[in-house]
Formats: sequence, structure tokens, C-alpha cells
Amino acid sequence: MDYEFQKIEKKWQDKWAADKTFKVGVDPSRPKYYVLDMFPYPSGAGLHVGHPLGYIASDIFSRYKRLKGFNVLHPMGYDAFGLPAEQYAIQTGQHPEITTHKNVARYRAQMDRIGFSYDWDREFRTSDPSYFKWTQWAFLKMFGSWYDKKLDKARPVEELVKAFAEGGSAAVDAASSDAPVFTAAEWNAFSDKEKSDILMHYRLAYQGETFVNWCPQLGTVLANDEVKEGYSVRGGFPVEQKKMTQWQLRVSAYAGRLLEALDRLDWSDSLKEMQRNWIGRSEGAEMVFKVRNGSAEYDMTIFTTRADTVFGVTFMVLAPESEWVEKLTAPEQKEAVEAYLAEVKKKTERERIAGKTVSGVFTGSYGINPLTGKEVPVWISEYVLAGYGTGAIMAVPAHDSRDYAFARKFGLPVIPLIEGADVREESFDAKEGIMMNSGFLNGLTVKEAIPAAIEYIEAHGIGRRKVNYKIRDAIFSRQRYWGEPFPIYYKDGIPTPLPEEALPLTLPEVDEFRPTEAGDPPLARAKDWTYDGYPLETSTMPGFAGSSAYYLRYMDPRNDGALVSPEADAYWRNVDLYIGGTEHATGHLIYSRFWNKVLFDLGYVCEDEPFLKLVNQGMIQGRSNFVYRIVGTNTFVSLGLKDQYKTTEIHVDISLVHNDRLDTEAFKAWRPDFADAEFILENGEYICGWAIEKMSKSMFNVVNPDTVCDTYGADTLRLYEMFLGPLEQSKPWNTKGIDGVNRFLKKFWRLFWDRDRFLVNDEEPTRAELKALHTLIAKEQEDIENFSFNTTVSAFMIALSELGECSKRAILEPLTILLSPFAPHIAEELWEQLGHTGSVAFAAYPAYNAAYTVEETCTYPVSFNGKTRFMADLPKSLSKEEVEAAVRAMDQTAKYVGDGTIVKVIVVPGRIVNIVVK
RNA sequence: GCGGGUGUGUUGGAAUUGGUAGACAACCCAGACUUAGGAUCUGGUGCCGCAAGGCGUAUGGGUUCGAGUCCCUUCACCCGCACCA
Repeated sequence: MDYEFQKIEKKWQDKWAADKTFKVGVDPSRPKYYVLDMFPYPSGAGLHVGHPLGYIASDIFSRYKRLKGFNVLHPMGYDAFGLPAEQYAIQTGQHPEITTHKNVARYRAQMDRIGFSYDWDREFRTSDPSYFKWTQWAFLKMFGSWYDKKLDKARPVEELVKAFAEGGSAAVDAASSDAPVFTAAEWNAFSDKEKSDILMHYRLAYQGETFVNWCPQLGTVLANDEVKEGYSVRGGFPVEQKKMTQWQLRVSAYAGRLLEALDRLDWSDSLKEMQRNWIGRSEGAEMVFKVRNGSAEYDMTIFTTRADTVFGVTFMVLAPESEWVEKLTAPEQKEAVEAYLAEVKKKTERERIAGKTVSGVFTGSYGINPLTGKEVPVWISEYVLAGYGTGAIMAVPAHDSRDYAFARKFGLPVIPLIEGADVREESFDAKEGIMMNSGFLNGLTVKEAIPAAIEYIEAHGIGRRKVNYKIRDAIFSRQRYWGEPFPIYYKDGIPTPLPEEALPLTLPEVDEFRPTEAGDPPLARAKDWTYDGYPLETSTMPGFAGSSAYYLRYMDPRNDGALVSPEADAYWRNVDLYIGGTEHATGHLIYSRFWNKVLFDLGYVCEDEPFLKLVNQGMIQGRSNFVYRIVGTNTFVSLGLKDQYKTTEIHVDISLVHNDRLDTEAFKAWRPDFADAEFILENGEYICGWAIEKMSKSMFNVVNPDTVCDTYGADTLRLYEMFLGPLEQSKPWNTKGIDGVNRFLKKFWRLFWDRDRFLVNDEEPTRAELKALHTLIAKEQEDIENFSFNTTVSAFMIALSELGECSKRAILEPLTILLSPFAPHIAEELWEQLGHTGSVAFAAYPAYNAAYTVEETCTYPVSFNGKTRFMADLPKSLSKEEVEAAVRAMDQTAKYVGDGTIVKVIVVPGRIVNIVVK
């Protein structure tokens, strides 16, 4: 019998599906293990070979854990709401639901061919009403909660209302955004609308006015992580800053907990570091400066991490968007300020980032240094950001490079505060040195001066210690159609939550998917978009809403009465292993952690962190090919000759190219405009250029896993993707090495079959064969636990070559089990042929027996006259005396005879003995 | 600018974590079996050298009996953040 992978793979995939082999349930008699992939957004392009990389790794791990006796939850689904389907809908009029449906079917078919051990009964889409019911439910929970800083957790808004009624705003210490101050009596006298407005400053999901990333082309606002360098991540359209009222999530309330819990997670350092930077904790002080505009005087608070430098303040700066600008603009400067603000507003975000030019304008007002009493001018400049700190700073040009650049440009004084710091050419930003010109701080080091200054400020009522975070609240509304509708309606202008019974609130039909002429979101086109006679919210939730708690839903996906039942939650708890790309570091992975913590605080889930271990698989890049067209002609010149002409580089489909040689006839047939192409060849061939690039349709370098499954089979694809290199590394796809793993599988098959003869016998294995087997068992366990799948595949190949043509059942049976996580189809087939009826997926993992692998002898490095030589085959664990004796014996026969005196014998822990002979 | 990471044959990548560098593959070469082979099997394959031997893990130094591995210098590349006071 030959290894007919197509037949075998089809057979077992059908069987797994029919038998629901990988269906799991709560089973307290067995330990659980939860392995999750970042579920895909089903795009129109289908899967390429890069997508399954992480899925294969997680599948191997799941199957390995199953063999180890764990009850493994391994689900899959689709992140189905999102922009591309909607953009497509706007262009074609096709409902995004239909597009999504089609794409999902394609994804599923592609995944099914690779033989994943998902429990498909748990599959869902985030666009299913039965799923997004719980997204909306979670939103209502956040809407109905506030963050109590005293208890450091979220609590129901009812408790907040009660506290206000009894003690006014002073009764709570809450995370809030510019909440007004009021007494209990005032609270009780407020109208419903006023109360609602005030509560908005406290709710975890709230409506608030803020600067947002507005993308005109997409017609929607975007979250910070959806914007890169002033352009939208989806689509690459310019994004501008605009002040708008939007739904937001109070992620900032959780900044401290999100940061602190990172230490307990088994994530890569780089990913944790990215989250740390994003959260951006910085310790410093808030300080009050008196500011004067003519006769009007105010207290203005600023934030600084360098309280030690107050004596060097020579001016102050406001962000252009700061509310202080209006108050502090003196009449004589009004015109100049307005001109400046207009100029700033005109610039796009892109220009602000790229330009980094120093600009600013004087307000005409002055601030008073609280320590020196000196007056300093207040300026406005775009280098101060409205969203961070208080939007106003004290400037210390001597010790801050940005302040320095500003001072030099506008001729403001620079006062050095650190002994020996030369500030003639540049500022001295380092936090080191001895203080001077600084009153009571003189003589202290900077490190001592910072806390000393803060202490002084606090003691004198000028300011207080303060921790600031960069992380902003997440903008949660999108002016889009294809997302979860908000379960909110406007009762007499008051945003009111729908009752839970009204969920899910499903999307209405609309005649078109673009905004209305009035600029309202597409939902405003719906005929009767009301609840109880009142208008419903017309924006929808962003892409990350649906992915924020999907891992919880997988635990209990068909439950209609709860996001997840307490039993299922208590059993599955959280994700033990999460595999996915780094691109979600500051988006999904922050939002999910936030979302989970809210649900944890409110008592709906039992763990406060969702993902214990996280592995980032690297990207698989494509290898693109190019042809070179001579400008203005339809003549193409081969790579080696292209420098003699003026050419443009054109991507060519890699299926028309073999070993960088172009099939010119196929090229002509590829596209009508190339039909009459002519070629300038070298040595009779057209050689293409190449580059490693992102795999994408537009670069014609996409490799479809289906093609690989057709030619080599899913098992080869799985093994090969792992063999390609370390999981976490990015690497280009090339099929050069794929024959190697394919050969391995064929050889493996031939241990069982010679033509039509089944070779497996019951002979006793030799010691060498047992050694090969047990070495592999040890190696595979170690490597899989360390996610070093590439070396495991190598270990299989080594074992195979050591086993020769061994066809003994006692060896092949465990070998089949060991192989099953990597190449499950062939393993199932051979397992059946070995006479087993159950699936190999649930066989017991072979026990490792050290007796077969531990070396009786080992090699000792011995150093003679500065040269290290190795003495082979000495017994293990020698005593010092025995080693000395052995060395003396060696010394007489070896060529490098010293004077024979042993000066030092070092026995390193383990088995390395280090000997120095003089 | 700040932060994180990487650098090993022609190529993908190994190296018991300080112990015979280049495992396992790909490529290439030679051979065997074949009508044939893009099938299968065997052998070779870091560089220089006929050889003995020497040289080799981006660069230069250091620690050590011993360094791909640890420390410092320089260079190159990749990723993330980017006026966060």
C-alpha cells in the first residue's frame, strides 16, 4: 500500500467531523487546558500559508496536551464585523452579511483541509445576534458601572447615585473625567438630564466630548491603535484630530491594574514592553502656578516629572487646544494667538508629526513660579499635547530638549541647575548630577532632589505627588453600519439603556450603506430605528468590541441566559495558551484585558486576566517576482541586463515563474496588455528579480495552503510550516525544503508497509532502537513545552535514521502516537492499521524511560597547557580522585605531556569536569 | 531620539545554556537501481591546503583552561513607540 495522503486525509477529516471527535464539555474528573487562536477576520482573499502557522502550532499543542490526559478546549470562530466587508458593500450594494457569509465558508473549507482538532460545535461569528447579544450586554454592564478608586474596582452606578444623594460628589473617590463638584442637596435638586450628564463623567462606558481621530474617507472615528503615523490602519486614509462627542470606554481607570498584572503573565518581554509603553506610566508631581492675565488671576495646574527643576522655569506653555488658551490670551495678543491657532488647525496630523518644527505664540499672560515668586511668560505651542497631563507645562529649557529648542527659537532665558552642565549648545536632560541655583535643593543629587522637591511642594500646599498614564480612554463608537448597534435610546435626550430582555438589538435594513446626506451614520437611514417611540443610537460599536470577550463565550457558546454559565466559567477559567500576531499588542490585547477585568469586578467571571501564556507567531512573508518593462514600450528586459535601460519594476504572479525564470508564454496570456509583450533575454531565458515582501494579493506572491495540500498533503504542510524555523520568527515562505519533510512521511509509512506487505511484527526491540525511541520522547516533550517545534521535527528525522528499517510494533506504536500531533492524518491511518479502534488523538502519551537514554559514559574536557582536549568514554560521575587518576593515565599516553602536575580540578555541577594540568 | 531584538555554511536553521560549531533539512556533486525519472537508495559537501595542518559564528577588544554563548566597543539590519513634560 502506498502513502496516499489525499485519500487518508479526506477519510480522517470526514470521520472527525462525523464522530465529533474533538467535542468537549465540562469534565471535573480531568484537568482542563484551554488553547486559543486569535480568530480571523474572514477577508475576501482567503487564507494564505502564513495564516495557519499559528493555528498549526496551537493544534499541535492541543493534541499534545490531549495525549497527556488534559481535557482540551480548542475552539475557532470568526471576527466577522469590520470595515472591509462594509467598504465592499458601499461599492457594490451587496449586504455585508452576504459577503461575510461567503468568506467564512471559504475560510472554513480551507481550515478543514489542514486537519485542525477544533471543537466546531462551538463555532460562532461575532456578527451572529446570539453572540453580539452578549457584546451589547457587556456594554450595558459597563454603562451601568463606575470605578471606585478606594476599592480599586468597578461597582454598579446605583451605589454611586446613592453616595451622591447622601454626600454629594465628595463622597466618592472615583475615576472620572472633569466631573463637576456638588453637594448632596444640589444632587437631589438636579433634573434627570443633569444627573445623567454628571453620571456620564463616571460611567465605564460613557459619552463624552474629546479629540478623536476622524477619518473623512472612512467617514468614522478610529481608536488610537487603528491609526499609524496619521493614517488609518485599514485603508491607509489620512486621519485628522477633531473634537466630537463619542461613546468611550474608561480604560484609563484600569491603567494601574493593567500595568501591574503584566508581571504575572507569561508573555514575551517585547509584548509586555509594548503594553507598558502604551500604558505609559510616569511618576511626577502636579503643581499649581498662579497665572495672571491683566488683573484676572487663576490657579493653573501643571504636571512634571522633574519637580527638582522648578528653579529653572523660565516660561510656561499651553497646548493650542487647552481651555486655558482663552482665559490667558491678553487683548493685545488676541490677534496673534488666533492666527497661530488657525495655522495649527490647518495642519494635518501627518504634518504635525513629520514637521516637528518649533512654533508658538506668546499669550500676553504671566505665571508665577511658586518657589521663586518670579514671573514667567505663558506661551502656546503645539509641542504641548492637550490630552496628556493637564495640557500645560512649566518649561525648563536647561534640562529639557523640547523646552530648549523653544527657548532658543524665541529668545527665552536658560538657567542651568546642575553643576558642570554645559547648556550653551544643547540641554542637559539626564537625571544625574549635583543641583545648583536651586535654593534648598542645592548640593543634592538629582535623584535625591526629585523626592525632596515633591515633599516640599506637598508640605507647602503647592502641589502633590501624581502618577500619570499615557493610555487614553478608548473611543467606542463608529459611524458605520456593519457593527453591533448600541443598546441605547434617547428618552427626552437622555441616553437610556435598553432593558436586557430587549437584547439582542439587531441591525435594521437600510437602503444604502453610506452616511446620510446630513452626515449621519447609515443607521439613520433605517425606517423605524426607534425603541418605545424614542430614537435609537445610530452609531455602531468598533471592531474590537466583538473580540473583547469571545474567549469567554467559547466556554459556553450556546447559553442563551448568560455570557457564560458559572459552572463553565469555573471549570475553563481562562485561556492557558493564546497564539496570535503582535499586531494586536496595543489593541485587542488591551481591550480584552480591560473588558475581562470589568466583568471580574462585577462578579461575572472568576479570573481577572484572560490570557495566561501568549505566544506571537512570526509572519510568513512572500517572495515576490518582478519583470522590468522598458519605459514607454511593451518590451521586458531580463534582470541581468536591466541596468542598460530605463525600466519600471512590475510585480509578476509567482505562478508564472519557476526558479526566477519567467514562463514568457504564460506571461503573455496572463493579462491582455502583455499579450504582445516582447522580451530581451539573457542566455535564452528571462530572469526575474525578486524580493521578500508581505504576502498579499496585490504583489501576486500569495501561496494558498490548498495548493500545498493538493501536491503534498496537509500533514506535510503542517510539518513543513513547523520545520521552517522558530515559531516566533518572521520568515519568508519557500517551498525548497518541503520535499524533505514529505520524504520523511513517506519513509515513516514504509516502516509499516512494503508495497502490499504489512511489515509490523512483534519482535523484541533492541536496546539501540529503544534508545532512539526514548530519546525522541524526551526531546519532543521538552521541545513542545518550549514551543520549539522545528527541532522536534528534526528529532523525528534523526530517530527515523537511527531506527533504520525497524518495523517492530513495540517501537512503531509509540512512534505513531508521538507523530500524531504533527501529522494527525497519517498517524490515525497507521494507528488503525495497527489494530486500534479509537482515535490516536486520545491514546496515552508514551512513557519516557531514562534507562535507555542516559549515557553510561561521557566526554570530559581536559585542558593541557592551555589547550582543551576531550577525553571520551570515561564513566559518568567520577570522584575527584578518579578524575585525577584518569588524567594521569591520559597524560602518559597523550601527546601533550606537561610536567604532570595537576594544579586544579574543578567539578562543575552536572557532569563536566574541568581539569587544569600544568 | 527612546525602547526591544537579531547577526552562525550557498540557503532555512541546530548547538545539552560556558564544553569537539554547522545537528536536521534544502541546494549541489558522485555513484547504485532503472527504458526513464522531479521515484528510491548510498556517499560527499564551512573555507584554505596534495597533505600534515591552519582558519572559521558581523567587527575590535576583554573575562576564562575553554566563548557562537558572558562583558565592553563599533557596524549592519529588523520591530515597536514617537514632541507623553
